[in-house]
Amino acid sequence: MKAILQQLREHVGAALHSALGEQAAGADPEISRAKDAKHGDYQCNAAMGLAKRLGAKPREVAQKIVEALPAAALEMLETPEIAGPGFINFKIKQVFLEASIGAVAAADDGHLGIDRVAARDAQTVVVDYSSPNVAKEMHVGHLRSTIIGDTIARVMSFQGHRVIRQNHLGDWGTQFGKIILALWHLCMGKRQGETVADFNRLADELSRIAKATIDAKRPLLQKRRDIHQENLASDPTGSEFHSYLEALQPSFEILLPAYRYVNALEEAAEGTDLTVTDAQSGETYPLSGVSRYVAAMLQGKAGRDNTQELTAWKKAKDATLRECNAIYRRLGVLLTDDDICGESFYEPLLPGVVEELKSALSASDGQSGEIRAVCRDDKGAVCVFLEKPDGSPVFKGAQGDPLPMLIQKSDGASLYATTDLAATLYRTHHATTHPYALRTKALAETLAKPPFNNGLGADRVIYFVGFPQKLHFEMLFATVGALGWLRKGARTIRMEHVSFGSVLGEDRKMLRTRAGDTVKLKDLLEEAVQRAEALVRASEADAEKRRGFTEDEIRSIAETVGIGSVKYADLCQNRNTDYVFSWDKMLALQGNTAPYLLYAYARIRSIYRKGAESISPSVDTRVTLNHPAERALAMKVLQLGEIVEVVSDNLLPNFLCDYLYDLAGRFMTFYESCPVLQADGAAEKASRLALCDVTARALRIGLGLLGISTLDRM
RNA sequence: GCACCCGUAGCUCAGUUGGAUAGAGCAUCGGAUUUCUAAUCCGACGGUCGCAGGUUCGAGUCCUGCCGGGUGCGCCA
Repeated sequence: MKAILQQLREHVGAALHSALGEQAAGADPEISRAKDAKHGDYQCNAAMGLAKRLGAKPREVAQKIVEALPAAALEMLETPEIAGPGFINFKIKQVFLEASIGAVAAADDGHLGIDRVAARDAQTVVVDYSSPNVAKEMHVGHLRSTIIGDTIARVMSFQGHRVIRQNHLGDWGTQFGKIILALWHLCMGKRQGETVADFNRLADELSRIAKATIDAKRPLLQKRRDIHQENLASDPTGSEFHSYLEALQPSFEILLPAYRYVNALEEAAEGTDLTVTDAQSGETYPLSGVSRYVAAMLQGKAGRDNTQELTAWKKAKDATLRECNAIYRRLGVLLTDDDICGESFYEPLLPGVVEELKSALSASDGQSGEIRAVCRDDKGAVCVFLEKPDGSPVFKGAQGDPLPMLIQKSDGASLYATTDLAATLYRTHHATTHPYALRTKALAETLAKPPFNNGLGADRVIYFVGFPQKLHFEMLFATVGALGWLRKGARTIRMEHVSFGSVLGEDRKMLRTRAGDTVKLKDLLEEAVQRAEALVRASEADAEKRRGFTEDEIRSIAETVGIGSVKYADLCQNRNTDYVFSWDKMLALQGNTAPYLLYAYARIRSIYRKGAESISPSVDTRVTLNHPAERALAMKVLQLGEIVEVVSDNLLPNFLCDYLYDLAGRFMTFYESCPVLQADGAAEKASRLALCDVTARALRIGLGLLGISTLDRM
């Protein structure tokens, strides 16, 4: 069924054309929902602007538009009113609303009668979100990306687009040296009798002395260095490490303390002259830079066999995925291992990407578009400089100097910009719909083979990454734009960085634990569920409120309310602003919260339970809307599709939340003033039950798009 | 220094193709329960939309300058 808004757009569009001729051709009919109910349901604001263009009086133009409305429009509308400077106010006819909501009630399609996009309009949308890092626990910083991204993925799937989720796992980079080293220390520590707790303690101790004078911290560092050297010598071929890894079932419990230890050790060793010597290669490197050396080995840059490093890397990655998946499951997000496409995935493409940029962005080359990109070496690093048509830099550094995007370090290592370029290539390229004229043959060949298989062919790529990375994405998009990668026939591939503010504590600073650490997502979710459980138990302890839930029910309600509250609190706020985290606000039963919406849903379900015996299975879906509360509710239910469309365009889930809050509010008003089970006669009862049913479906679908499940009782 | 984001009621926030009298929740005050979940509903109070200009028939929204807060600015991601 076509949305009312869309029908009005078409009718008024036709009227514009027939009333004002070619002069109004292509003019936007400017239809919107009326903000104030006394102006009707929808309004057209096009007359004022057109009058200006045509040199006519706005109210007269409005009158012409109204007179030219096609017959079909008059079937759905009361006589339109012209108001103020030239607004046209539309009120939907009651019979039309009744027929529409009746059709929705009858259409048990799980989609509330909302059309999917036509096959030719269906897009391939790559949604890049969550992106945790290996060997790091997910914290509140990952929350927004994960749930906003998940919501948008759900919204676009609902519309009928082909959504490809991508979890750009941070699994390749300098920090991997540290992770591998951490595992190695764990292995070697066993022999010294060093436990996980010891590493934790050492990490604390080392961070404490990190800023002390070199002399003051030397004894401990020297001791750790000697142990390190001794361990290296005792397992020169790494065979002991190898068997340790083979048997290892890695977990964060052991990995994180050791990782902290490596971090703290290298930081504390910074500025000292302590070194270790590799027993096998004979190479000597600073104690503060062992991990860099290990990272180079992992990436195969040390010219040595790196299977051992790869094994360690794989183990750390597996442990991380187990941890993340547990959180994803609890959070109810769609991400699975199938969506993992981390940095390491793009590794085979990286050399080719650098080559491609070097040759495609040579200074003499013609590029289309406003901004041109120039790729050249600078201080040994491969850089892309973005320039305006007049040759001035688009991005400037602190001294006003041109700021490049680095795609290769002077030591030959690639950076995250390189990975992002490769990812863009993979995501947008397609063998038939969007083949690139790549200059680098090897790159084209690699891209054509598994696992890349010529790419995903995206029409739209959306990155859910925090605001601080804005500059990076501007550079990335400018670069791929200049390369011509985004031109797809007559269209341009839409690349969007969906950024969001930080999660703040009640002190308006970045949310931290009392000890000053970042808040782990795992702990946050657990606390939310516990608080929700306390609320349920408190209400169960009250004789008047008691519903007699079993223990299982209490836990299940707490889980849904707790997790739903955390997600909703985040989603209902405009993502551009920082948001102040407040347990009391998100778990409140009044206001724009998950519990309020869930409560509205539970009330509807309760009516069904109470009235179950009298509800006939032969669906009588004739709906009458005689009471203002019934009309207001029905109108809102019919507008879900319009909101979904808005959200898929502006990528602001709070619009959907506002819709649901308004919908639930209208239901509450209806509930107070319109008895359902004690309605006046069988027809009215059936009509109100149908209205309850479509409301419940709208709530369930809407909350479902936010990744929040509903409860029949609470 | 430059760039980007934010500044709306006492507090937390909506307000996105520029549209009519700027909206919620909390807090404060006053009402509603013989009825389907009162964890609710109805009402009152509360605003120089940071400041100053400009564009426009019309500006919280667009432009310019300023003030205040945040973030970022070459080999980390």
